Amino acid sequence: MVTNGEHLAAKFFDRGDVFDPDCPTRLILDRIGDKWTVLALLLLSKGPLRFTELRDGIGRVAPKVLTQTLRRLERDGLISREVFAEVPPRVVYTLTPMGESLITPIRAVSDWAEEHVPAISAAQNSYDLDNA
Amino acid sequence: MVTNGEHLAAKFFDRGDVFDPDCPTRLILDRIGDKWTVLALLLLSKGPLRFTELRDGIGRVAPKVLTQTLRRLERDGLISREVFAEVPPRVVYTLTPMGESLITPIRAVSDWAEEHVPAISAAQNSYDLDNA
DNA sequence: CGCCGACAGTAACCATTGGTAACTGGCTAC
DNA sequence: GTAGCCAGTTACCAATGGTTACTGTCGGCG
Repeated sequence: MVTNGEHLAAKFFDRGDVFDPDCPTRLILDRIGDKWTVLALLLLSKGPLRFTELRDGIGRVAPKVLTQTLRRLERDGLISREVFAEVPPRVVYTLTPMGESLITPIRAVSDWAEEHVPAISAAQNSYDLDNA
Repeated sequence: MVTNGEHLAAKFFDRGDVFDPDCPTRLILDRIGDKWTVLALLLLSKGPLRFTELRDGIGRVAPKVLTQTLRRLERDGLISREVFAEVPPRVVYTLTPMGESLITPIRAVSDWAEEHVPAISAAQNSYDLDNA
């Protein structure tokens, strides 16, 4: 009988351990799911960019938050950060090969999202009507 | 010359508007990126589940938070919620066709995450060493 | 008869995080 | 000499996520 999580996970997915609460995969999924991470990576997928280019390309992101996002991505080895000792300062962000390998999956998700905007809006409207 | 976000977006991506800050696509991406959403959807991809089955399958998720997640998914039309007037109560969650269409993209992402756990851990360690 | 437990959640509360507005520092162009 | 550029940082606040405890209904057990 399947009554607990371990059984469920074992039954349905033995190819990985996303469903183990102590698995680091969760942390990575969280990172990828981050609000700005996906946007930043997609922007960088076409070539290196500077801080302000990313900032403007994303739009309405506070510099502090963008810095956090980029630092995390750098720490995870998905982007590299190159500082030029010039004035005004220049910092260029580039996807690493690992970062590039993530582009295909996340583009699939973002494409899906774009495609389904109307359907989801419709679903939300009818849900809100029913629960008025 | 490409110096601002509008130009960047126009140059690189004319197939969508993820890069328009006012685009609803962002909201959807946020939803998909939610910590528990992906786990819940992947669990449901193998068949309908009850509340506690989801709860146990995910592990360490507070009921309140799971409820929020499931309500949002229901509102977005990705899952359906069926209540049986029994005692003890029974509530079954099922993927809608639209929900099913999201499985392939998010599985791609979660597969990527599982594959790259070691590489990312390594990157983090060396980053932390360099910035000790 | 009275109590316990199962299920699917709420309610009240607290901690962490995300986000905003304002400021830094070095240099250069006006 | 002062205003502005870039790439941030600091101090602060609101919102969100998370934890613990509780609810309601009924069947089964003692």
